[in-house]
Amino acid sequence: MPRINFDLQQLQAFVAVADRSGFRAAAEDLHLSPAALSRRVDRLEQLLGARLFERTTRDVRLTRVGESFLSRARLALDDLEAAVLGVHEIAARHAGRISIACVPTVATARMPQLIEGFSRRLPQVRVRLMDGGMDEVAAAVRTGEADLGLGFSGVTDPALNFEPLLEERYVLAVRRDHPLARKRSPSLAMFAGERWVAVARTSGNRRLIDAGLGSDQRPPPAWLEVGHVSALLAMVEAGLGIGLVPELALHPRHTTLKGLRLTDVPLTRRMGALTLAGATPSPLAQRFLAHLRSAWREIPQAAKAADAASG
DNA sequence: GGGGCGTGTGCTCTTTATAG
DNA sequence: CTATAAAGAGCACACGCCCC
Repeated sequence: MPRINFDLQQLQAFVAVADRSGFRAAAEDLHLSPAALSRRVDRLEQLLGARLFERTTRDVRLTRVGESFLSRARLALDDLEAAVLGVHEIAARHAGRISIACVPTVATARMPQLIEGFSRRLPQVRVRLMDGGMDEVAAAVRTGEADLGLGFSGVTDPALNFEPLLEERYVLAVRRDHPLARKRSPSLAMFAGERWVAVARTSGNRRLIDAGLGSDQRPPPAWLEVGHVSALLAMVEAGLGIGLVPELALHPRHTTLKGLRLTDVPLTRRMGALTLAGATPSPLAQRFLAHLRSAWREIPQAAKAADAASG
């Protein structure tokens, strides 16, 4: 086995370049000259015997090797930082760091309040939020890059535990000025002739919709396909059509859009927490989970209240 | 083709580690 | 403590790429 003899600075240099996608910006962060940084990364690459970045003068991107090394490097740095913070009385002051991966819907609709509440109790804790598709969330938890994941059920990875916390309806996003927006019991049939917008087939949301609905319950083919729910909502807002979205994605008090619960499309998804199977979550992750459980217990009531107010 | 921006490298000075 | 070697950093500049 080759003797591994690289140092922390090289690791930090590598992570900084990856984060900033370039040497110049990373060098500024590290208070180094670009030349010095270039040499550090170079030395690291020599020690590893592999190129970590493909670089031209315009473009710096991770190689495959670099990509897999990045998550390990982060872990190592985080571990070390945690150890150092530990010396500085982690337990006493609840200092530390938590990384949470979550799907974009949750990131925008719920994370601000969740983090606010969590941080009020543990102000010393630094939080890193990674939002991405369901696959990315699962991967982040699996590799340990995230202490905890928030997403929906349906991931069949034996390495992951899924704790369901909340059942969420899919609703039809329409503009408030849509002629049918005030119907008492809206159904899919009423909207059959509309222009439909959908998220791409690769999206976890889309897979859930396609798998969860029978052929007679499925909305008509979409004329417009977008990558993410946020884009779908923007399209609906612009009057380009209507589409199914998870209820969380649509704030009950949204000024221009409204979510209609279709009586004949009883589609739901289960939101919950992803953790690594067979491993005890870090103390901070456990605190966040506890916070999550109590915060999300209130959401069904809130949704009902919103229904009563708008219905 | 020239200017701007960014990475790579040769050279040199400084700092750090090691042996005596 | 001193002499020496090795490593690290910065300057200046070469080179490549993009945009006008």
